[in-house]
Amino acid sequence: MATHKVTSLEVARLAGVSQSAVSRVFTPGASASKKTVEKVRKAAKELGYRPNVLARAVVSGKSRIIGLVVAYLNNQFYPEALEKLTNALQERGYHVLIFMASQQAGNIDSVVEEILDFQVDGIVAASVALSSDLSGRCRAAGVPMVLFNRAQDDPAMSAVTSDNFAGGRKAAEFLLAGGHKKIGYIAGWEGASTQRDREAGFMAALREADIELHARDVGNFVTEQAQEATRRMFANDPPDAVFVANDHMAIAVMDTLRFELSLNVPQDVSVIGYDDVTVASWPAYNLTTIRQPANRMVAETVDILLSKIEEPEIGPRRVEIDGPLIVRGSARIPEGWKT
Amino acid sequence: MATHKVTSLEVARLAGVSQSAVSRVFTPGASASKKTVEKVRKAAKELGYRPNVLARAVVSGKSRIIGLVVAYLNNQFYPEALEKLTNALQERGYHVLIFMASQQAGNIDSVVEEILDFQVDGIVAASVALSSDLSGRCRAAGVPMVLFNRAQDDPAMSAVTSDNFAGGRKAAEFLLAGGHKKIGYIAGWEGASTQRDREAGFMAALREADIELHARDVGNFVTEQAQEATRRMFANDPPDAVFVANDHMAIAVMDTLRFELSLNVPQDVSVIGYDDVTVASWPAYNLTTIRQPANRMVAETVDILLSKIEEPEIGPRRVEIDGPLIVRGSARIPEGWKT
DNA sequence: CTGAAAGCGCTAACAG
DNA sequence: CTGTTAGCGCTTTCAG
Repeated sequence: MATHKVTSLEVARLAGVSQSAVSRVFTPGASASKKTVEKVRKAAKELGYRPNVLARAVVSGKSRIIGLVVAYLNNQFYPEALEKLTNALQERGYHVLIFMASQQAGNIDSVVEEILDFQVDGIVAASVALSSDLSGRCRAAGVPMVLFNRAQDDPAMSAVTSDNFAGGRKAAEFLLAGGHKKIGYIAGWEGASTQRDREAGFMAALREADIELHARDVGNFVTEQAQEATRRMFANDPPDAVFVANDHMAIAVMDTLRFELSLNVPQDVSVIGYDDVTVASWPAYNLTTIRQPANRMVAETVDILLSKIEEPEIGPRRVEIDGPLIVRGSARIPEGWKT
Repeated sequence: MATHKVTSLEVARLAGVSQSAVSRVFTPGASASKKTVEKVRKAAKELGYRPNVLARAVVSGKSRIIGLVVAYLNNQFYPEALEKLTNALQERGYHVLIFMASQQAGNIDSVVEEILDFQVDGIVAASVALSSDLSGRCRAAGVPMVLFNRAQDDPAMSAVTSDNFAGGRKAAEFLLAGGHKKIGYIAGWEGASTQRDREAGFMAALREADIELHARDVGNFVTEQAQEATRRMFANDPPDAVFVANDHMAIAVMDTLRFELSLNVPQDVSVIGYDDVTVASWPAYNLTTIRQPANRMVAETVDILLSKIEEPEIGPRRVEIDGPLIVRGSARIPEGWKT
């Protein structure tokens, strides 16, 4: 077994063919005679040769690397999605270079620059917003990008989300059907499209029912801030139901309600979340929530990205995937509610 | 703004210098006069030039890419570690190429081969075991590897873990001090060194106290299997305390105990986990557990890996980091237990 | 189908 | 310090 990097040239010599013949044998699209293939494969195995994908990328202009920007992994939805995304891309012969975009605002722009340095074939930006000229740079560089779980006003940008407006609406309808009148909302980070759309859908349904929002506070998608928001909201004239912008916060809200404020869920107050992360189904929470279909969202993301890679002239695509309301025990179930 | 890939040559022409001058300006170690640097930077900015790191990698032999193999992300410990690891490496100028090693056994070997194809400068293998000849291939390729949260018999392999033996022991001592006599153990996947060491430490302490293990079952680090193990273990002659090989399973065990078997924790049965993941501290679980210090584990992993990259002749290093017992409410607290 | 030859974009001696 | 000259390992025309 060789102790240094084996090159195609060495394989060529051992196989008694030209270096380009070796290249062809290892290049999916290329043609070589059975005989050549055989000789080359044998020599390659003997030397332990494997093509250098970086060199290949330099000359071909295709790296088969996808850059993934992700802001945080503490919201369970993201590790789940990341795992699925990586697997899906691996299956199609791509690999994922991961970049954490720390909370810093400007940071994200420099992160994308770094990604571009790797000649990635595409970029997936999960739950982050980019400055509009950044999208410009990517387009200029000919690198397609798709937003995952976040939309952007820029209509030239492809994006995959769940149907957040419809989801927010479903939450409201369930609460209203349950007879709740004093309904509160705990918002996520207000810069997020997901937050905005969920709230908009929720409010639209309340408005149609002629119910005013009883209370509103902001949790910024952060555990501690959701707890504080809960305390403030229940300090006086508490609501009898709350819709929380995602499960990650909803869990914190439930804990605060039960263990700090000694309220019963759902007897004293109904709670609905958004995402349907794994914890939501654990009996300790048993959280009623709107499911974000991670599988389909990932599949769409991959589809869009790869088709843009293969046909660059293709236009942007925005997909909103509908997710069902998952009825569990954290919110009062309306009489005769059809399952 | 250019609409195609800008090369160093174009920058050179615009700046009126040679192409190598441009290269030097963008190469950390190299030297260039103030004047040249200025001219080049200006031209580069004007054209939107950034060096192609792949081409650089091909010629320099250093990709500044670290391959990360990870088996699953549903155990919360891993996303946390992944995030910290990525950040730590990013800070030191490295980037992470991520590979999911599906459950398949042979799979992992082929995954490592793929990683090697990218000329990575190093590999971090999180919670996976490799065939011994795989480590050979990496060494032959001159690519250092360190195991994260898993040790291997092969003494030539660097590894970072918590002190699992000591941790298991601490769990036992706490339970024994609490006066428990019928103590059970729910094991993780028995191929994992973490599982083996935790159990060994746990058993050693029981033996010293002349207490026999009351019951043992296997949960394989999987939620559903942990639930089944719990059901079996409590079907008849149930224990009054259980040590569970990690938090991920311990949560499932607690849920099963409380909601399925209607047992109170810790009144009827004490539960101790291992990891101290975020959920463990949530009031709904309030799980007593052994902390794995993810920050320090990651820091050590990065240190070892980078020093091996910089000085390849350096020997393997194995680090076991001690983690404290975090006393919460899921296990009876012995009288006068020193906090 | 095959080999020779020309590069991909960049770094790294090497003289000056 | 700078430009010239070789490559890195590979893909891709181009004749044959």
